[in-house]
Amino acid sequence: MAVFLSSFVNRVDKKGRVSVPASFRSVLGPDATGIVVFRSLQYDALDGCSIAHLELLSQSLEKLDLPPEAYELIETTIFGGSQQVAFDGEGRVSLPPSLTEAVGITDEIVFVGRRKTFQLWNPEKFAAHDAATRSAARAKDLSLSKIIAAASLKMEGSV
Amino acid sequence: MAVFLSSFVNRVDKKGRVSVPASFRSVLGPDATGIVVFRSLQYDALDGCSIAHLELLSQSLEKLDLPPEAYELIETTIFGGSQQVAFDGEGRVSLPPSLTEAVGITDEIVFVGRRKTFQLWNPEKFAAHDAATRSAARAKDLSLSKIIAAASLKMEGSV
DNA sequence: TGGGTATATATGGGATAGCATGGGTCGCCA
DNA sequence: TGGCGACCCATGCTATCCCATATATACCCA
Repeated sequence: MAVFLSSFVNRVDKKGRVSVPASFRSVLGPDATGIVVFRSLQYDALDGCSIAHLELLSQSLEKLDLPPEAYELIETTIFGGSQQVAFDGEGRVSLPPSLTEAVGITDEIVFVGRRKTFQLWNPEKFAAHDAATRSAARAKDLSLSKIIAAASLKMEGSV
Repeated sequence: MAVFLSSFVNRVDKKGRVSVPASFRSVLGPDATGIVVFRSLQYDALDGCSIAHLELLSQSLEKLDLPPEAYELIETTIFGGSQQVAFDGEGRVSLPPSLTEAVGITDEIVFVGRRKTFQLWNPEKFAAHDAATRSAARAKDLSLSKIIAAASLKMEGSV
C-alpha cells in the first residue's frame, strides 16, 4: 500500500494526542519518526504529509520555476506554518493547539487519505464538505466509471 | 531535522533575553555558539540565521553579478547591520534594543522557520502578515498540494 | 463452521526529563 | 564606584516516555 486511502475517525484525548491510523503509518514506512502538519489553504482543515515529502519539497524548491509569490507563500506558510510532530511509542502525535483551534478540531478528528498527502478535519465540517463536493460532482454529471471508461479509451487509442 | 520549521512564540524578559526554540538550536547543531540577526530587507521583521549561513551568503554574493548599488546595499544593510548574539547557558540570546525597537518587538516574539533561515516578528504583525499572505495565495488559487505534487513529479522525473 | 484464542490497534493515565522563564550574583569596563 | 552584561541556580509547565486496558480483527483448531 503506497498511498493514503480512505477515512478514519479517531479521538483526541485531553493531552491533544491522536492516533495516526495504522494504515497511514504503514504508508509512511517503518522508519518514519512522525508527520508534518500545516493549515490547508483552500479548506478549513489541516494538511498532513510525511517528513520525507517535505524534505522533497525543500530540495526541489530550488529547481522549480515558481512565481515569486509562490516562493514567499511556501517559505512562510509551509515552513513557518507547519509543525513537525513525532510519533510516540503507540503511533500517536500531539497536535499543537494553534492548529487544531484554527480549524475547529476538538475531541474528534477525521483522517482523510488523499493519495500522497492526507487531511485532518473536524468530523462535522468534513461531513458537510463531503456532501457539498458530492452534490457538486453529481451536478456536473461526474462519475468514476465514466472517467475510467474515458481513460481506457484514451489508452487503447494510444496503443 | 535539517531545516528551520514551524513557529514559536516566546517571551522577552526584562533583561531582553529570549529563548531560541530548542528545535532551532538543534538545527544549528551542538557546536553553534549563537546566531546572527539583521533587519529584513522586505518585511518589518528581523532575519536570523546561523553564523555559517552568513558566511555562505557572503561567499555566494561574490559570485553573483550584481549591480554595484545592490552590492553596496547588501554590504551596508546586512553585513553592517547584522548582530552576532551568543547563547547563554540556557540557550537564550539577548537581542540588541536597536533591532527590536526597529521592528516593534517588545515583550513577546515569534520565531518563524523559513528553511535555511528564520524570522523574528512582533506577534501581532506576524499574524497580520500571515493572514495577508494566505488570502493573497487563496485569491491566486495557489494550491500547496499542487505545488507539492509538481515537486514530486519533478523529483521522480529527475531520478 | 463455529467457538475460542491471539494479535494489533486505539485509548487512557501516571511518571519523568526537557524546556522556557525568572531572579540573583559576580566580574568587567567605563 | 556604578552600571551593564555574563554566568549560575531555581521553578513551573509541558511534552515525552512508559505501562495498562478495552475493543476489534485475524487466526487457529476442533
